[in-house]
Amino acid sequence: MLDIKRIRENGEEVNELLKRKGDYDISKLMELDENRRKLISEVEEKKAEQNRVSKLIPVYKKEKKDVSEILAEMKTLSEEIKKSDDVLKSLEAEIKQILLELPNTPNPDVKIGKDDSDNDEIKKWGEPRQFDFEVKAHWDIGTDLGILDFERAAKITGARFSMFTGIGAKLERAIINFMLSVHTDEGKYTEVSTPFMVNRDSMTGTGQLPKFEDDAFKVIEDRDLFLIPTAEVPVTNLHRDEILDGSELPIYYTAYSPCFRKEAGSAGRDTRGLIRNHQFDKVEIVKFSHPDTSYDEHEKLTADAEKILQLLKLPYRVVELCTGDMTFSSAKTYDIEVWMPSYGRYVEISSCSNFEDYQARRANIRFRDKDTGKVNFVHTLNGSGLAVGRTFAAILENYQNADGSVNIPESLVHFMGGLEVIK
RNA sequence: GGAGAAGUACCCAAGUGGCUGAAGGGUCUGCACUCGAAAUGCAGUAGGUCGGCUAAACCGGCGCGAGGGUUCAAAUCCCUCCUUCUCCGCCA
Repeated sequence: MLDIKRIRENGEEVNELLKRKGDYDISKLMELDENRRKLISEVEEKKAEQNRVSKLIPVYKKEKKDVSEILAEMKTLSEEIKKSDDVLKSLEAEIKQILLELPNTPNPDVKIGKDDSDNDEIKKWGEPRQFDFEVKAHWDIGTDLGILDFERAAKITGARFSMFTGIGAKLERAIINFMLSVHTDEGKYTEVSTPFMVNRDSMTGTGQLPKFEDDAFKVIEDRDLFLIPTAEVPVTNLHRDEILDGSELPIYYTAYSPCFRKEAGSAGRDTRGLIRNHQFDKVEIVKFSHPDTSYDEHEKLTADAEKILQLLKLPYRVVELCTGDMTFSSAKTYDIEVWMPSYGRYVEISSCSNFEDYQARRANIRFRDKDTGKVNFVHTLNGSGLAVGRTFAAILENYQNADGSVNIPESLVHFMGGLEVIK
C-alpha cells in the first residue's frame, strides 16, 4: 500500500512512477482524501464539544441543576456526529479500496519498459553444456527413468499436476533438504514451517488480494481461507501487526512449502512437465529489513538464491526486470533464470524482490528505531531459493547422459544417501 | 461436534454507565542512600494512530480482542465474530 501522505504531497511524482507500471490514476484518490480531511475536522470539533459537555453533565446533576435542555442539545449533536461518522467511514473504505488496488511504485532507477523483452541481463554464470547427443526434455527423461508420473497425476487430480515416484520422490526431498540446509547454515536464515492455508488478511498483506483473487485457490465450505501461492504469504505475515525491535533487524527466514496457483491466463503455455503446475514445491527466503539497508539486503538475498545454482553447477543468468514486467507489489526485482537444454533458453527459477514498505504498510509491520525511538515501517524482501520443481527439471536436463541416465550433482549426493546416478 | 470460562497497557491484575488516559503490583529506567551491590525511598514507565499545510512543541479525535448496537455519555449494558483455556466426544 502506498502512503496516502506521500500521494498527497508528491502526487505528480507518484503518478508518473505508477504510469511506468501500467495504467493507473490517482486523481480520484486525491479528491477523496481532500474530502476526508475536511470532514474529519468537522466531526472532531463536534466530538470535542460532546466530550466537554459530557464531563459537565454529572457535575450539574450533583448540583441538582436541570439538565434536560442540555441533554436534548446533546442528542441532536450526537445524531449529527453519527451521520458524519457514517459518511466518513464510507469515504475511508473507498480510499482504502483504491489504495489496495494501486501497485507499488517502482524504484526510480529501474529501467522503464513494457514487458519482458525490455528486461536487462545483468549477469551470466556457467556455460551451457554442449551435448553430443540429442537432448531429451525433463518430462521424457523422468518418465523413462520411472521417477516422474504425469499420467497418474492427471488421473488422480487433473492437468497441471505432477507426481514424483521412487528415486524421483527422494530427489525432490533431497533438493528441499539441500536448499534448506544451505540457507540455514550457520544460522543465517531461520527455518520456519508455516500453515499452507492463510486467511484473507494475510493474502491482502502481501498483495495477492484483493486484485488477484482469481489466481488463488480458495478453500470453500464455510471458511474464508486460501491455499498459499507461495510461502512468502505466511512468512511475511508472520510479523503482521507487530512492532519489531529495531536492533533485531534484519530478520531472515527460510521456509519450504508447496505452492498452489490457478495459473489463470496461462492456458497453453508450458503444458508439459514440471515448469508450470497448479501445485509445486518451493523453498522461499524472506527478509525484514531496516529501510536504509534494504537494497543491500536485496543484493545479498539474490546472491543467496544464486548460491544454490552455483553449488548445483547449473548455468544461469540474472535479469533485472523492467517496470512493466515487475509484479504488483515489487519496487525492484531480479529474476534468476536457469539454463534449460530442451527449451534452448534460460527459464525463470527464482524471483527476488524488494517490496520496500509496500507490504509492510498493508500488513502493518513496523519496527522501533533503536537510535530515534520512532516507529517506522520495515522493508520486506523475498525470493525463491529456489523453485523445487524447476530445479528438479533443470537437474534432469543438464545432467542427462546419452543412455538416458542422470548424474546427481555432487552437492546433492550426500542428500541422496550417496547415490551418484539415476538409471 | 457438544458444554462452559476468559480476553484491560511490556507482564500480572482492579474496575457493571459519567472528573478512568484507566487503581494496585511486577518489570525496566533515572535519582537518593552506599566504597560498590543488595535492600529501601522518590520519580518516570501507554503506546500507537488520525487530523490541525510541513516539523518540534502544542491542541484535538480514536483506543480496554475485532466489528456493530443502546445511551446525552460505554472498559462497564446488548448483538455478531475472532482467539485462548477447561471438560466431553472424535481423531493423525
